[in-house]
Amino acid sequence: MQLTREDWIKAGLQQLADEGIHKVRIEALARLLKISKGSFYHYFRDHQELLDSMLDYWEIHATKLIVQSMEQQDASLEQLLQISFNRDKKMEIGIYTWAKYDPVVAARLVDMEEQRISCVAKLYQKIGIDENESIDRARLAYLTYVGWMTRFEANPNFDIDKMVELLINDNKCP
Amino acid sequence: MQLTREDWIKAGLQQLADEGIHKVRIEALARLLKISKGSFYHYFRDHQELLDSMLDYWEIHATKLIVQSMEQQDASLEQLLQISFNRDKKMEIGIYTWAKYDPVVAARLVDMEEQRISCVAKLYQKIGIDENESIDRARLAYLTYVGWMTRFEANPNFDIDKMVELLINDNKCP
DNA sequence: CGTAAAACATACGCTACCGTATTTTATTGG
DNA sequence: CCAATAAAATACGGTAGCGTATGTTTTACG
Repeated sequence: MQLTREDWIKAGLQQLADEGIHKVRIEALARLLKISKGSFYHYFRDHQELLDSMLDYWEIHATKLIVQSMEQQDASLEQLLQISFNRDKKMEIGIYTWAKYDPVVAARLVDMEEQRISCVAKLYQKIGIDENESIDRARLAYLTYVGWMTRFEANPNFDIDKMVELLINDNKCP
Repeated sequence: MQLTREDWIKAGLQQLADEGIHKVRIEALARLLKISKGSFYHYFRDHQELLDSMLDYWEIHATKLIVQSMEQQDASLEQLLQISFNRDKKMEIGIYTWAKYDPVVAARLVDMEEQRISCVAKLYQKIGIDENESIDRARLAYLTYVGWMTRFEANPNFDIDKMVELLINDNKCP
């Protein structure tokens, strides 16, 4: 059964999630796919083109999902935060770590994160926070999410439910 | 003027801060220090021993400073958060990114971060939060700090003063 | 001063990866 | 079935880094 271009991209993303961007190497992927690297150059001009394609692929499959789930009217802030805190962690932190080494990736992440932040801000507004404050609170929630992604594997003491609770309830004064 | 072991360690940490752990290479550092790599093996058994020494060095110089500044009685929560959000960012995020690739580094970071978190928790208690909640709030503040370290360079929209304000004032109900 | 040790330089073999060139094997449409 | 094209394999030269072995220069000090 023949390989496809997408197989290489998926293998690259898997390797990114498992081992980090520096181990996304043509010959290593070829070994994983049990194929020779000659095949790779049939689908991609060079290593960089694979990396570009990986980012394109992830951008479509990751961000669109979040935005779509937002557009369903019944989404609550708690639901969205719970979704964010629970999906695709390894892949996602792989991308964020990658961005630390590649300014192009970093710049594209900025666009995506601003989208996500404004989604969360809208939900804060739904529960009665005014617009300016909602954006600040959304940024706070987002940074907490990024920090959690960075550390939760190494340190199991971070309880995501507690964090979500604090992020949602802090504004409510009895 | 002869090199010292510490010169190599400092060069390694500088390279970590500037370019990431994957560019902390013996021959690259030798070029930066304008010396041959023969010298390196006079001070270190191998590459790993340099990495170990770098982490030791940073552990002493970074965490001790925070804990000491805490032990001065006049430290306020706001001061500590401001200090945390402002010092040695490049070096620090270099270490955190390194930890993503090295479980030993990750484990040692856990010890350090738990120390820092309990420092912050104590300060939350000082302003009247009860013990359990203070720890959760400290964890939230800490994760926000890590997220901010990860993203502030790529995205300038994260305003540290706003974040600190939210982290301190959210518990106060009028 | 002279010599031993420390510090540094040079040269080597090895591995892993890149990208190219070339050849071989599969697949598919006429 | 059989070209023609796609896909995959193989072989090559080049770079960068590791660690070792060995040679040279400084430095310290008796």
